[in-house]
Amino acid sequence: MTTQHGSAGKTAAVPQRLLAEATRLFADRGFDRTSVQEIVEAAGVTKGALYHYFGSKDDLLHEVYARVLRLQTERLAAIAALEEPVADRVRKAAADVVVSSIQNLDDTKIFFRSIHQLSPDKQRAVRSDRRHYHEMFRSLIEEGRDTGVFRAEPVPDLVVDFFFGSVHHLAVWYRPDGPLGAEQVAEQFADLLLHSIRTS
Amino acid sequence: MTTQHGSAGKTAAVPQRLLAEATRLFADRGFDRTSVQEIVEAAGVTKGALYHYFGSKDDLLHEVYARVLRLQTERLAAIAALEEPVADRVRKAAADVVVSSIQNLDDTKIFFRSIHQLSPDKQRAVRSDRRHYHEMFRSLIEEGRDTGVFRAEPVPDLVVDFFFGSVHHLAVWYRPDGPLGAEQVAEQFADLLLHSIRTS
Amino acid sequence: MTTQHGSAGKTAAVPQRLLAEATRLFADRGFDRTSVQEIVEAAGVTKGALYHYFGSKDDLLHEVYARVLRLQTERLAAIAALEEPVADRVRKAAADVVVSSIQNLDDTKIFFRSIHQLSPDKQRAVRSDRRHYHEMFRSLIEEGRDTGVFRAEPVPDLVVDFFFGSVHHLAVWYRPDGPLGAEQVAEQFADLLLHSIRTS
Amino acid sequence: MTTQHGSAGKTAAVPQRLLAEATRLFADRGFDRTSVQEIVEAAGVTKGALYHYFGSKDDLLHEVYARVLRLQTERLAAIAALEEPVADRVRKAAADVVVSSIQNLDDTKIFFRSIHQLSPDKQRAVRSDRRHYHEMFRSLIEEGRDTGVFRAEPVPDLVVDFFFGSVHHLAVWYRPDGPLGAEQVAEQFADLLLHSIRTS
DNA sequence: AATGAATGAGTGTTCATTCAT
DNA sequence: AATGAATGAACACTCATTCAT
Repeated sequence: MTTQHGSAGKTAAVPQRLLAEATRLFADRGFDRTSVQEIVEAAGVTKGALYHYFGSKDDLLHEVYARVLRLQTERLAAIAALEEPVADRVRKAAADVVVSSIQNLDDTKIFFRSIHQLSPDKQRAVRSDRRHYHEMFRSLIEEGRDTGVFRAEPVPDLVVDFFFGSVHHLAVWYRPDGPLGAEQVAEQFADLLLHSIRTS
Repeated sequence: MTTQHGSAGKTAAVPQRLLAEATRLFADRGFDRTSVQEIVEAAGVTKGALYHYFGSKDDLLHEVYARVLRLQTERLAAIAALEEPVADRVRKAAADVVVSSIQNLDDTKIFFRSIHQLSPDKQRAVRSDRRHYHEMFRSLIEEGRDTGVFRAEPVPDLVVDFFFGSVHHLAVWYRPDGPLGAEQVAEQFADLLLHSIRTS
Repeated sequence: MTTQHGSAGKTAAVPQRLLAEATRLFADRGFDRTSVQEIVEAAGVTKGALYHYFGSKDDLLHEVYARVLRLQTERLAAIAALEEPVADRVRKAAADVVVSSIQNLDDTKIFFRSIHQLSPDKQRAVRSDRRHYHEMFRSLIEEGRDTGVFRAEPVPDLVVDFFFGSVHHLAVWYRPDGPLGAEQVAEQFADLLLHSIRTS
Repeated sequence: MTTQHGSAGKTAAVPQRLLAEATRLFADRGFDRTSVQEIVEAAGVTKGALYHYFGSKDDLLHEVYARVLRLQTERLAAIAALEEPVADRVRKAAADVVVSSIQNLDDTKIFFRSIHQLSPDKQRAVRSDRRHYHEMFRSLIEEGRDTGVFRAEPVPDLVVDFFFGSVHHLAVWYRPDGPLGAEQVAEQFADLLLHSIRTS
């Protein structure tokens, strides 16, 4: 239920190891198809240890979400706070979320595939955090629209849903060993977004 | 393939009923969280009946995919064959897939969430069909690029992945009882796509 | 429940075909591991046809036993009735049962492996027939013992059990494509039996 | 491997209890006709406990075979190593396997009736061990033949198959409450074997 | 901090048999 | 004489979780 931060054991601390292996396995075969036994074996501990640190399998998944949401919210907040033209900030935010989605491809896979497997209350918490993130991004679009930089037409909410569909979909098709590096994809996705919304 | 007992309407034939209930339940709670027991209870038959018509639970899911892929491929082929400027055909194709994705929202939900739960060989078959569809769409974009209507930069493959991320994501956020009708979303998604790729 | 003898269809009559395929399959994978579905598919008919001719899967197995017992009993009776020295009749009977067990190796396999899978009443019937056969053979041994040709010691019952264990075991080790033909094995088994019981 | 709770006797450790009950039930009604549920009920535990100790129902059967093969191989090796005339060693070995087959009648029943229900790889392992045992016995017969004590004619392999058919068949007819004790049967079987092969 | 034996409810699947046609 | 849809009970096996130690 709690996560230790003091480094203790020989290699990584037990809860961190469990979380890392769980993330890998959830991305690989999905939450429901990953057994607690597999997680503890991969982490080199026993079930008792897992249940000492985490209240349930569900908790483990929730931790993955919490970590990813925290990270992305922080990055977006930093970019939104820059003193730059709004179009530049939107471009940077869009590119940044693509890069971080690719760098944490396992988390991205889990994100859009496993929300429904969280318990209802945890699901609510995650969706609420996600909505907060969504609103931050929407605010940037609104700012651009209100200052005449972006077109009025597709309402900002729709634009955000449009773009984040593309971002989540990275987990489906992106291959680290493919022809495109994360930065290249990021630049082109940002380019597509900007073209799609800016006043012609 | 089906046995009707003279009466025309009311209760559909057993395999159709099973497939309909399975689709609803898979969309609702996911493939792994839907038990065969729940499906047969919803369809008002017994497990034996299900296994009389379908080889496995997996088969049922595969049928859902086959139906959706057949439908979308037919619609795209019809639009691609129209004698209209390529930009118009792309716009129509984009709008059409949004409309049909919203009209069959259950299938759309299942599509991007449950592929990984298909058996490897069925997964291969579905991905192959999907790739075929993707390539049809890509050909349209290529045609536009080669005729100077669309920009050269984001390669057509990337554009298709970008756009279909948005389409699949509809299943996550679209609400039939929300403010936007299917046609409105379709028009705006097509608009965003066209703006994002046409030569300025 | 009844067996047709009038040749009817194109190839063999349906019940005969069912019985033949069932025998092959029961020998191959055992009674419990052979499904009714497999039998009817092998025979090229449907379940309804099987249940038209046979009351149950059990019935099918019972027919196999009945056929084999009838055959062996007839052959033994014929040999026992010969007007020859008892030692010669025992030798012939022993050799003959070996030959017929090898010629009908599938039945032999089924015989000693699947009795316990018959319903209690059918099992009783088979055991009773088998006992009758055993007693016929035992009578020959007794005649030899009473006329001083065979030793008194191992009681005839034990001798019969000793020898028929060897015969049933043929199904376990005998290979039609092995080095020994049916007649060779028959001769040597008969030889072993005779040596084991005759007065030195 | 087992956890004893201080008290010495009464209830055996869980895996032993499971193995004992499984042996009894497999002998009683056959492997396929014994359900895992029946085994765990007889042992007074739940399915989970069984699968904690054994990988599968198949594993349980394999354990029975492993135990019986180990026991018989050890006994035969001990007898073969005695410094006695070969005829005496063969007689002792034959009598001994009869006694141990009767003393472990359940294992004997399972042995010749359920091999085919083992998974192919386990079956291979058991057959290989069995062949080893067979070859040890055959070596004794060969020694007797080469030293002129036994006849040349039925080749040793055939003699072994002949005799072990009789031994396995004990499971079919022997009754502990019948007129013959294990030692009596053993003596007479050994007597029959010796008479059947020794030089007259 | 951590073990591992054990639970109990649940899973997908099989199958002999029935019966209206 | 034969079909094939449908049943219902059983099957082997899995798994998140608990708890005494």
